[in-house]
This record gives sequence, C-alpha cells and structure tokens, in this order.
Amino acid sequence: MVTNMGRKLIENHNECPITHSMNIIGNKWTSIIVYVLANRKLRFGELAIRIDKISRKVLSNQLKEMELRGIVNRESYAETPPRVEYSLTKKGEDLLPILKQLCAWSKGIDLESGDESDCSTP
Amino acid sequence: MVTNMGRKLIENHNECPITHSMNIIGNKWTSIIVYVLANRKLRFGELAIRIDKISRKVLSNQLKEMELRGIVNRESYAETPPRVEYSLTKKGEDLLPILKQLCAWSKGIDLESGDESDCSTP
DNA sequence: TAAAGTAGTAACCAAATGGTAACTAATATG
DNA sequence: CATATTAGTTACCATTTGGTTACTACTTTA
Repeated sequence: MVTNMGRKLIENHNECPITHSMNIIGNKWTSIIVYVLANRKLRFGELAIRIDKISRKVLSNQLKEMELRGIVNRESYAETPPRVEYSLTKKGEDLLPILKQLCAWSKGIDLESGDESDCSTP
Repeated sequence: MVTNMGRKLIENHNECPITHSMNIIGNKWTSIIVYVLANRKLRFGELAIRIDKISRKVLSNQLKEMELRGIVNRESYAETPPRVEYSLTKKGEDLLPILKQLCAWSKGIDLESGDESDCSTP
C-alpha cells in the first residue's frame, strides 16, 4: 500500500485493479470504519470509542487517507473544544453492499461452530 | 492476521465479520491468485510466472493457507519432475463476482486519467 | 557423469503496518 | 489559576508481512 500520509496519495495507476482495490480496503481498519459510519455522522472521538482497539493515531491516519480517496467526508467546526464530524460519501456508501457480500462469503470459512458474538459491526 | 503456516489456521471466531473477511482476502496476493485461477487449473510454476513479482516462497505460503481455507484445491501427482495443480473450489469461485464488484468500485479512486494497462488480471 | 526441470523449504533480511505515551492549542468552568 | 475537553501530532517502538538466496529430492536426457 502507498500510504504516504500528509502528502498526496501516489498510486501506481498501471497496477491491476485487484491490487488497486486491496491498496484501498485491504487493511485492518478501512472497511470497519465504513461499516461504523453507515447511515450516520460521527465525531472523531465517537469513532475512536466505537471501533474497538483502534488507536487515535491510526484512526486519524485512516480517516485522512479515506478523505483523500473520497470515501469519507470531514466537516470541522471552529469551536472549542473542537468538533469534527465524519460521514460517508456516495463512494463510501457504495462500498457497503459489497462488504456485506464479502462478510456473507467469508462466513463459515475456518468456522465449524458459528459463534456470532458482538463487535463494532453487524 | 493469524498466519501460522504449516500448522492449522487459528482464528478468533469472536471477531467481527469484516475483520474476518480481511484476514482472509486483505493481503497482497490472495485475491490475485483467485483471479488468475479463474476457470482454469494451473501448476505451481505457471502461477509463479503469471503472477508478476510474487516470490515462490510467498506463493507457496498463500496457496497452503488458501487450501486450508477451502478456497483452492491442490492435486499433486507423484511424477518426476513433480506436478502439482491448483484450481478454485466452489468457495473460491464464489469470490470472483465479489472481486469484480470491488474492482468496479475502486476504479476511478485516485485516478484522474484512466490508464487501463495490462496486468496479470482482467 | 553432468545438467535440466519441478515444487518446494530454511535461514535470514527488509519493508510496511500498527501501537504507545506524551504532548499541543484553544476556551470554558470552578 | 488549575482543570477539563477535543482532535489531533510527534517520536519512538513492535509486530506482521513480504522478499532473497541458496538448497533439497528425484528422474530423464545429453
């Protein structure tokens, strides 16, 4: 993955579409963030609470990357204490049904006994 | 990801379905292997040639992991020189349409000028 | 006898990714 | 004045993942 944070994302545009897809969603958090943000707007701190075990640094980096890619929307209000709200863009919403299929597909892999306990996402 | 090669795959079955999905396909090669194997049976060496830049070690590890997960099928013939053929299982085939959607979705992200040059996969 | 061809494996190393703890700025409240 | 609150950032470190090189075993062919 090309994750040169702070600067622009520089992608190799000759790469294969699968590699490209994986560069975008093939990491530990991106698709979880998309799921948590489904149908709602959340503040940075709320995201940090809802997504179990993510560090604020990584959350911050991911959100920045996703904003650059047009997956999430960032609205910042000049208040004190600061308020920043994140939501999905159209592109982000479009990913949801695909993620659902992926979850359905992966269900059952490596699982004899299906224990569907809770987590941050459906 | 829990990739303790050689032994069994031990997954945390309480994890969220998205994390689970990403543990399976969220790496550099798995979905590329699935794509390359679409509609055909290939030998180890053919896979190594068709998949640009993959090392034989990593290919070997991935295939082993995918076999354990029931995504690929391995048929080994006791000849000399040895012949081993890999193909997709039903589970593997089922992933293809999802990957296609993912590619369609990611097309256009980070791309102003759409250069659709070749790669190992459609 | 020597080389070629296949499917790996082992030891070792490099790069990418993720995590921790401490810190900042700005203002309101007690 | 001290403290709380929020959204981060910085410097540093740990883990995970991927890559390189050399090597094996077995048999056929030159």
